[in-house]
Amino acid sequence: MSQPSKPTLMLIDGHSLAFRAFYALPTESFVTPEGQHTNAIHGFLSMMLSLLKNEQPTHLAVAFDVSRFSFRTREYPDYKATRGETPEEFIGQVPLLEKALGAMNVTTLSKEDFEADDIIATLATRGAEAGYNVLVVSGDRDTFQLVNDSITVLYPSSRGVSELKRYTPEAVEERYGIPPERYPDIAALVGETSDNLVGIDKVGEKTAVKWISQYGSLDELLAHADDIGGVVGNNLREQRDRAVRNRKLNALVRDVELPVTVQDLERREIDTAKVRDVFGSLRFRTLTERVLALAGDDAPIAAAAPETEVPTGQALLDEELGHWLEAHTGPLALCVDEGVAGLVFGISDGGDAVYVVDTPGSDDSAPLRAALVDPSRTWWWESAKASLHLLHAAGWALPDTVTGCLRLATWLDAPGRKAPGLADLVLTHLGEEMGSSDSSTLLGADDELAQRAWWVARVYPKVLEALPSGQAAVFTEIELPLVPVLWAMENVGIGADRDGLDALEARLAESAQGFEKAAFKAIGHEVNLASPKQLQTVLFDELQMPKTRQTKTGYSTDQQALSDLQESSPHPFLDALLGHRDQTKLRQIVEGLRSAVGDDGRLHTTFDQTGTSTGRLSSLDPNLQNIPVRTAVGHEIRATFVCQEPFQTLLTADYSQIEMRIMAHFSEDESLIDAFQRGEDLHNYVGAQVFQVEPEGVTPEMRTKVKAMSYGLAYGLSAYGLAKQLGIEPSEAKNLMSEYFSRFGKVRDYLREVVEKAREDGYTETLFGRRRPFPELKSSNRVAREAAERAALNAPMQGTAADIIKRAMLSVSARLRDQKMDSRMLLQVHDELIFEVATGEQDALESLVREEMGQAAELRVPLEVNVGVGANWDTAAH
DNA sequence: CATTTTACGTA
DNA sequence: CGTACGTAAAATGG
Repeated sequence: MSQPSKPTLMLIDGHSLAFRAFYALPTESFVTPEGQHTNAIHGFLSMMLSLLKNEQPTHLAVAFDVSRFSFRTREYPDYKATRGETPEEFIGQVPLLEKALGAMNVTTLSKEDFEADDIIATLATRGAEAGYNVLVVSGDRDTFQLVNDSITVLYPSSRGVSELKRYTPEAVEERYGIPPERYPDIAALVGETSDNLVGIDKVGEKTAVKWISQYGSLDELLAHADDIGGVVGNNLREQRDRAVRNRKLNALVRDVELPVTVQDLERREIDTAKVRDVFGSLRFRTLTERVLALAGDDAPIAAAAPETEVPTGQALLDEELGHWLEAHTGPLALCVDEGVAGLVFGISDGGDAVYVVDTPGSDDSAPLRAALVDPSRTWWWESAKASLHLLHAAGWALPDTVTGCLRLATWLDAPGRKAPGLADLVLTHLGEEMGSSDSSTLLGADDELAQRAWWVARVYPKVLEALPSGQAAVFTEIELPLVPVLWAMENVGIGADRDGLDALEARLAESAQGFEKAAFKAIGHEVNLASPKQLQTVLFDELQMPKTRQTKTGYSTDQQALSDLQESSPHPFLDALLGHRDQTKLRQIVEGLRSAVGDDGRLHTTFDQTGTSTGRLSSLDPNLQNIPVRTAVGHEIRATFVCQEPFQTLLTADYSQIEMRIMAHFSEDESLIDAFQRGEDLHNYVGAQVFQVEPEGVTPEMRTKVKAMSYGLAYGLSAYGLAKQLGIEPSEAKNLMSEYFSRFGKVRDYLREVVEKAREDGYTETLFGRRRPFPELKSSNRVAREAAERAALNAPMQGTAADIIKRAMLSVSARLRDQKMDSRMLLQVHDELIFEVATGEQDALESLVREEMGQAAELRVPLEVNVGVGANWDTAAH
């Protein structure tokens, strides 16, 4: 990086950024042997080091608040009064951070009676006057008022502390529609909840910006307050004091007396001995290396990894590309993205890295097209299924198999955690810093994709190595082969009856409106029936109904609560509200589906293969795994999922009681196994056992009870929960449970063992080796621990069921291909598969599906499959 | 503007 | 005080 012509002064708000870092990083991963938490320190320093590297400031200071009290709290005691207690784990990190900064010889500043932002405002102003480029790094939006041609604010985005948004005057203007110096006027009108500054009622950002743009400033606006009509105008006149107070408080002080000048802040030599000492006691290894590297001290603190140079990506086309590919026959990492003209590929073997820009209509990338479908090659995709969609859309031929996918491997390594970014993987698996590109620059420069592939090529083997053998088998035998199958399902979609959806929506909207009218009439005024807060006012203030279950923000207005209210204090409003809820929900579902229908008249969901912690798929955009079914309207909705020409019909196939069967298998309970082997009605059989009657003597009530119990078992149901669900006394529920377990004792033993083993191992495992970690089983927090126990009890059953249907999908799809059938698989709904049947293939498909689903796993009990056929999803169900 | 909460649909 | 999800709207705010 070249020496900037002007010196750069960087001013960091220590408290606000440490706090953001605290929430961005898990506390439990950063703790010294003495029990001192260090996540905020680590996050702050890591961010600061990146900033020093990227921005190359010549002058630097970090400002801290002395306490939560300042001249502002003296003037307005309620200032920031709503802030909660500082979290226990955060306490103590700030002094240590100051110590670490001291070791790095970074100036830290604080001043009694002022906030860090005032110090920053003062230094920024002086710096700008003295001709510095000033960079203010703060998580407080009030600093936006400082922005001008010399002062830029770097503000953390929601993505954590590693990405900062650059607020120049243009950026502020673009975001807020006003110049930076007017930002505090807006904030004064709107208010700032986190500072406990209440704004003008009914005035949000939109209104505030409109006013300030029109009148030029808050003062002018207040001078013309009489010109503003309506409720907001009244509010402004009545509450002008609030705005004046807010404006006074949010103005940053630019002339705080400080013991230093801007010149004094010139960066100083790092005290490497002190850094080793302080950072060592905080157990920061990679951070120490980074700081020492910054100081030019390359004496290794441990066996430091050899310096690896990130290759400069080369653009390749035609013969050059062909030669490169011929010279690189080993596994290649591949990143795909949409460029301005067409697809862009980054390719690397971990040594060198190249990129390819595919121009539609040109043959330049032909060697890559050929290599991608070459079965002898191994490709490590960053995200395989998404890439297949991009390739297909660009008219590329797709490979038959997927040979590697970083996204999937990462998920198996830690299902349940949200997908880490590539930079996080590089940090955890390679211990290296990827160096995030500045988010304000145009991202996606083509050579960056080559470098990205280089990182993928280096990190991918490490992620695979970390997978235990059972997980590796799940990866290669289930998840990877499933990628093209899911891709095809998404690509094909399912037929939608547009007219049917339109008609349904119109009907539901009308009916919802009817209920709304009735609800308004019942209370004599209008409310937003979708607002729990407004409903609370109506129900508990106006109608004086008895209070329901408490929620975090008040009292519950959910269906259960409303039904209870209906019992205790019947009111026409309640009936109308419940009806409105029901119809609105359904209307929304239908509306969502309607707008998702593609130009081809079909609905294309996306199956998220990495969306669950148990191994299930999830479905999104639209979610086709939660289409209603239990009600009459539900059936009508399902009837709009149709078979389309030239196909003959839809076919659905589902597993019956698959989780109970898996429980029978795992527990080896003879009675339960016997029940399934006899093939009789499960709940009837269990009912006869539990109530000690003949199977014919099982009444519907008995059946309901044992059914609820059986299903609940797999979820860790308690006697209390069972009682509540069945509306019986807890004592009766307890008796029912003990009677149940006396007949199916091994089930109870198994459920206990699962949790116990998970506590010892730290994870659960499915029949096919899929793992799910459960660190919370050792938590000292009882609520968290017991929740983990229930989840751990359920995970092997739900996960094995997921494995089984995934295996069935693989073998069904392989046979459809091998037998050259035209029928196709469309959807998976956890225990159900939906197919579109080609003319003349119905019988063949049915027996094929029955066979493959039935033998997808060898259990101690048979896997029973139900099949139905019909023109739409409703009639095809059984 | 982005995240969280509430409510509710499915297996 | 029953698991696993996704979506919509309102509420809320490191």
